[in-house]
Amino acid sequence: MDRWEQGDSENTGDRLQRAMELFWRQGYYDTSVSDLVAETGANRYGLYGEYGNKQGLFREILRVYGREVTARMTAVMSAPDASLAEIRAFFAQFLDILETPRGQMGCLVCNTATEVSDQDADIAADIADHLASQRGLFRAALANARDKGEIAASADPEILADHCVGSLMGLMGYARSPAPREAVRNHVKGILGFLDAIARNPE
Amino acid sequence: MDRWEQGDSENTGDRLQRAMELFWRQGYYDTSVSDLVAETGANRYGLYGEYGNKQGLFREILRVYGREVTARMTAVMSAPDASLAEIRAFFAQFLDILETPRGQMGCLVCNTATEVSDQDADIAADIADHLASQRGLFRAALANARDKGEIAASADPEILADHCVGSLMGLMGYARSPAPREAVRNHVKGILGFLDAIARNPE
DNA sequence: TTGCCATCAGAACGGTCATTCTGGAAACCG
DNA sequence: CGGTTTCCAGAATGACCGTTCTGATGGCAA
Repeated sequence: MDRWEQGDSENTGDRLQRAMELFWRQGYYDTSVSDLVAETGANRYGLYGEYGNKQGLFREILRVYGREVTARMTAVMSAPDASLAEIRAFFAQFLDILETPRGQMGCLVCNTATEVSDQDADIAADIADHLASQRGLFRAALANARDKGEIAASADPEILADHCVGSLMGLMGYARSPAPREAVRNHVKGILGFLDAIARNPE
Repeated sequence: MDRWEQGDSENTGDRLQRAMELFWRQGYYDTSVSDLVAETGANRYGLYGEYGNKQGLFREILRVYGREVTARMTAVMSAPDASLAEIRAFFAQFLDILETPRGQMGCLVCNTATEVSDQDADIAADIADHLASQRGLFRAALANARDKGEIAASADPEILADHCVGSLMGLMGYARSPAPREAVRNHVKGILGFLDAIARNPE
């Protein structure tokens, strides 16, 4: 019973976790099946039996990423009454993450969006789903913020939500780039400043 | 005299242009030397004589990109007295580009930053240079804007410049992603809204 | 014409890719 | 214990990778 879903290590899905880290760090094309086998200790043949092929494994890992990483990061924004403060807290937490090794890795979804979404329609659809769901969280929180009068009644949650998604992608791309950490921190500050600015003028 | 720099087509560097497009569209790893030879009609052996290897060609193409693409896009911001209006115009022009096929390709520098900068120190250094020079343009224009009183005297051009670079990376990543074009346009609007917001409160 | 050098297209090279096969060990069941 | 099924490690496969070599071609000087 040494399969992918139920590894012999402490927690369930340990192999998927390690495969996820590999894809996250190295990208889809530059992570070979041999890399995955070597890193996770899994069986090469069994991998194909469970996921069909490399693409199938990767798509499963995108699901794991959404469940384990994205969901954890966005937890603060997921409350039904989340509003501007929660969006602010969401972005502010990257100031801490930037100090850790993960602060250099960016985001698997964002990395994949630029690397493969143009060459693989299936993966592109997965990425589009992730982005849409992220957008939905921002939109709901922004709508709440408007209803509470935290931002101007004339502010458009749709536009602002897309702007938040774009800002997040920029932050993740910048974080993965070789730019100085100070610059990335400043970008976070800029995003927080923008949120403060739309809160300062509720009309 | 059918070399890379002086192709037989109308304009000089036509081969480098087409090679650039290939790298731009497909990424560094997913563009093979055979692709490049087939697309440009160049000689395989001569390519190695001129650039050493695939990496050398790519680094030369990064230089071409900075000279031909980036320089053209940032021309409006390059005047010594450029300030907030020029930054605004720089971002606004993406609203037009998004309607063209190039609007789906993102930016070669941003794509490369997430794809390879972690795996290749030489290319990472090139990318860092590109980002720093982009940042310099923003910083100079923002300093002008502050000196002219267009933005608050307390505003920090260093922080804002980094925020502009991050916003640009987000815009390019979002543009390359499978997200709806409307969403990307909204992100541009958000950036423009931010620029208007810091102009509205010069204190 | 003859010799020379640059340049060419395409084959060849060793290596790695994703994927599949195979022979045997391990586990289960009566 | 024997028989059956499951699963595994590693080899095999054919394709493609970046890179190098080879032998032919074409212009040019004398």
